[in-house]
Amino acid sequence: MHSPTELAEKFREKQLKLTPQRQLLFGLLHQNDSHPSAESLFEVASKQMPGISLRTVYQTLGELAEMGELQLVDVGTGAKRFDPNMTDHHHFVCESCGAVRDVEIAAKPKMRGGSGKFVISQVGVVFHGRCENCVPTAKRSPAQQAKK
Amino acid sequence: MHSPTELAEKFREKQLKLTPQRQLLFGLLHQNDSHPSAESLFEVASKQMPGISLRTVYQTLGELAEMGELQLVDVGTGAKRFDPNMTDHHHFVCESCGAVRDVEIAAKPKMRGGSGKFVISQVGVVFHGRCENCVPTAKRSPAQQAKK
DNA sequence: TGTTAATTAGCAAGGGTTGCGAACTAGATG
DNA sequence: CATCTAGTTCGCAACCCTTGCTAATTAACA
Ligand SMILES: [Mn+2]
Ligand SMILES: [Mn+2]
Ligand SMILES: [Zn+2]
Ligand SMILES: [Zn+2]
Repeated sequence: MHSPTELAEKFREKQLKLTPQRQLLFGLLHQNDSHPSAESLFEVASKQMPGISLRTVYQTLGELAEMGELQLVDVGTGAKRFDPNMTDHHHFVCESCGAVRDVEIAAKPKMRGGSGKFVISQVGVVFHGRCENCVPTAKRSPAQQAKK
Repeated sequence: MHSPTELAEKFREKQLKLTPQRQLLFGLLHQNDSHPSAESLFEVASKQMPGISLRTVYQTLGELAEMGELQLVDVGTGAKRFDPNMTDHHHFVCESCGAVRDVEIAAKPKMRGGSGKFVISQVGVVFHGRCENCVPTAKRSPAQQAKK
């Protein structure tokens, strides 16, 4: 995702208004690698701007996604996650606390057995497991980070 | 998934009743590689057993999944898909018609960069694209198979 | 400062799934 | 075959996540 300033630029060009809500969300998403859900973003946003609506969060996230500024990641834990990291990477999901981490890929997976029958436009790889805070040996209670 | 007969056996052992609904579903799922959703299975089942409830379909699918007889596949298209194929394989999703196909894996993906911090219990790979019925060159309308 | 198109926020509604409970039944027992 | 009962089914309400709709609000610009 581009920086808040660059996003502001882009929005203006498309005659989209630079509202306080959008500016706040731009800031919250910038370099955010926590893969927040709309709901969790909403909670954080609400602290800085009480009264902001969940609807607006969804709306803004949707716009940014459409503009190719962030990707929607569905890791199968209910709510979709939003990821400003548009580089080619995959995800690890802690099945205990729900945390989502980036997994860099060494080499692009190659299609095998498809023999040219399909047209692949996107490959999503999701690793499910337990993060370091949640491996059984670690007794501490799972950090319920970014769960909802 | 085991054969309907073997499943009947397993169910009896666990003092689970061998109801007509379950028998029907065992049969419909056996060697079914269409990755049906609960809803689509329900539709097919309803033809052979009018009156069967969607609730029962969900229930039975849940039981089979718990018994390790089938896996739930979430390909991010809304409803979860159910897959009696328990071998290690991945999935291709046609973004036009929603069809889900198996993709055999030549080699298991290796974790890299994780450096032993995580414990991986499952890896899901989903290829999104267009199936042979839906590639742009093919003018025929997308077969809306197994969509819902 | 006024105008207006874009945006917001709230609420209803939608799709998918699960909890609950009353009615029903497979299977065991005599 | 009649009885019994734990397990099952089914319908409905409720749940979560997300989107449609719309009246009220506001950023942007003349
Ligand atoms: Mn990511
Ligand atoms: Mn499969
Ligand atoms: Zn964790
Ligand atoms: Zn297709």
